[in-house]
Amino acid sequence: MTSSRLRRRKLSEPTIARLPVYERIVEEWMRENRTRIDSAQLGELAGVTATTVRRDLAGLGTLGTRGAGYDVAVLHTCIGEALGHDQRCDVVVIGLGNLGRALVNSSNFLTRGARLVGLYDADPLVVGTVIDGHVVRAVDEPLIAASVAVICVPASAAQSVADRCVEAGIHALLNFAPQVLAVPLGTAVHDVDLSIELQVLLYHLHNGTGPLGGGLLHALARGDAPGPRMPPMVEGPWH
Amino acid sequence: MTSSRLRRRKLSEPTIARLPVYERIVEEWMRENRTRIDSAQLGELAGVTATTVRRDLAGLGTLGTRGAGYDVAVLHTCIGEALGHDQRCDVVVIGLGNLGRALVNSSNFLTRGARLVGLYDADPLVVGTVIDGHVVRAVDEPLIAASVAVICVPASAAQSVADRCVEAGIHALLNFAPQVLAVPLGTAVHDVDLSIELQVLLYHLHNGTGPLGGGLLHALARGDAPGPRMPPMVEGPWH
DNA sequence: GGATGTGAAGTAGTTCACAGCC
DNA sequence: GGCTGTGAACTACTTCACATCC
Repeated sequence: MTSSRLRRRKLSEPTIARLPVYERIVEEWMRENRTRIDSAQLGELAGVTATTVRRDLAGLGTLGTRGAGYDVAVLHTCIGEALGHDQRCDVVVIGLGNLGRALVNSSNFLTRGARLVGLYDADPLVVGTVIDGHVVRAVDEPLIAASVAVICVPASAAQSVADRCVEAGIHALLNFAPQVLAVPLGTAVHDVDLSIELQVLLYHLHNGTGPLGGGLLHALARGDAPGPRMPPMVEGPWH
Repeated sequence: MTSSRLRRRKLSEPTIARLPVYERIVEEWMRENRTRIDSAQLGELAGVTATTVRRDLAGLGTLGTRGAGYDVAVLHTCIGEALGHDQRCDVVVIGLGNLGRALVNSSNFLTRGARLVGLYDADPLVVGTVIDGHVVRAVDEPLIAASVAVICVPASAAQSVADRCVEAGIHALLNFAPQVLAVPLGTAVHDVDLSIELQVLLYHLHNGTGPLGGGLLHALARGDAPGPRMPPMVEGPWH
């Protein structure tokens, strides 16, 4: 049901990172059977300005109705298409410690286009167990074909796991290990460091700057879209 | 040992998000007993250009030596000071499912200034157990005084937990629940959505754009901002 | 009337290029 | 010679302001 009003402009990186946020909000509204939403409402919920919402969505095509906002179902469809949810993408998760399990069990992670096709771990006690309907294989078994590997092993094991992924033809790695990975050209590594999020929050706490200081702010993970225009600093309660 | 060469300029959001990355690399070099590093090496390891590294570090003061790069120990000290690691910050973690446990057990999360002072969970089977040396308390017990709360509960419980944090005087929340939180002015919410990282990777896979398509890329986040941006953050080591 | 979509302006961040110092 | 630190140029993103359309 690709609408003719669809446009496939190149989207900016910050926009791409916000689309999943809009998507989640839109899905929530669909569950509540609301049918329309406007840019001000969406922006409020996503922690960005209404203008930013409109610009982001305009990049996907002419989705709204002037004077009446956006149809929630249309938004859902178009955001999903933009993010490639209509195409499925096979994912393996390597390392089933707490973080790996958290991701596999999360209702938000391996969904929307991503499909779990394999689990791997080094621990003999974990290998052979079933998690989320998948038998955990030994990490030294050949890796199944997949588009993306999610690496949740300890830093010390991360490089060898990455090497094995590359050998197996997996050229997109989502790396949760706090370890720099060396990979050949043509392989993409996307590093995720959860501790950074806390560090950034601490920086602002100690300096009384940034997202704190004034308002209800939902700074975005990644990249962190500076939310609604930074309000003038107000002395903060944290200190 | 605050050097006189220290400057305390206001740092940009992307810079702040990159400092923890530099810090981790510098710590690795210290463990290997290397004493000097230059901006090209640091940039290579962090996935940013040498110029960006120099600009980021120049924001902290005049730390380098022309012609000879940076002293690893100086860098470690100054980055730590900039991030406020010399001041300690009390943190509670609420919700000890897999994600909460992963964070508490991580050698990278609750370190460098952040100090764990309390654990809370709703599950009677978990309450009373000891994790990382801390007894897990019931989530309906009064919250201990802290500066930051890390929320790792299911989305459905997130809002009520946030309310309790605010009541308890905790005004900085790191929210891992995929749920928009309403909080009063003066409270900062920093949302972290792990699924976004995968979504962004999928977008680039399907579109052949961005960090893929050509090279060894360590996109930054945060965003990434913007890092990420990441452009803002689209890449950081486990970010 | 009311909210979208967008040119224009403004702001923030990165990269270039080189002066300055070791 | 080599590498830092930084003005200047450039690029990217956001915000303003308003024409446009329902």
